[in-house]
Amino acid sequence: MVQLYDLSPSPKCLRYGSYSTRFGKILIASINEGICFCSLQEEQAEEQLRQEFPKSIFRQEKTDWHQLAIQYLESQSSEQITLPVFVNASSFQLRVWQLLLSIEMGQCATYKEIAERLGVPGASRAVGSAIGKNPVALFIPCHRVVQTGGGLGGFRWGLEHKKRLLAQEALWRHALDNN
DNA sequence: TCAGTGATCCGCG
DNA sequence: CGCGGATCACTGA
Repeated sequence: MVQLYDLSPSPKCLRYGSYSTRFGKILIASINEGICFCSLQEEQAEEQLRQEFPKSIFRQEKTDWHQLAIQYLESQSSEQITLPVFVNASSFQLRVWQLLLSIEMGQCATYKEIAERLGVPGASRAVGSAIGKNPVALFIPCHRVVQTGGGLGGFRWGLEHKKRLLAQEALWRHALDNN
């Protein structure tokens, strides 16, 4: 499972690396205590990293936290792995992201449902912007949230990736259910 | 403070 | 469909 921790003040030094996973090529960045960033867009990933942490310096270097994160992604039953993830969040964002962690693979929720579950039924739009700022793609599964009408909604890491991930996860879930 | 901006939703024509 | 109004957290000035 993913454990969320508060990331502040902003970290001095980040280590990052690119990896191939069953979800495609990704970039993961970590601090000493855990991971803090994950992008699906290899071309823009480094620039996104810089934008997310404007005051930090970066070293291209693989770490044990990266390895654990990869294990987490590749394992079928990721419940047995505890992965610390550090985020800078407002209290509202934290509540939203925490809720996303409970959506299982192959499942979907809508922006509206999330808002209702938080007890703020009118806040579906605010939920959308909160989800849009998720700094760790895949680990906080923001791709599993779609529009009420059946539309995809948006995706910070490229709409094509969202479409692909949802299709893949639906297949995997189907395979799992047959066992 | 406050106006503007969203990865929204709903109703209306 | 397309449009406007409702709605709410966040941001920048």
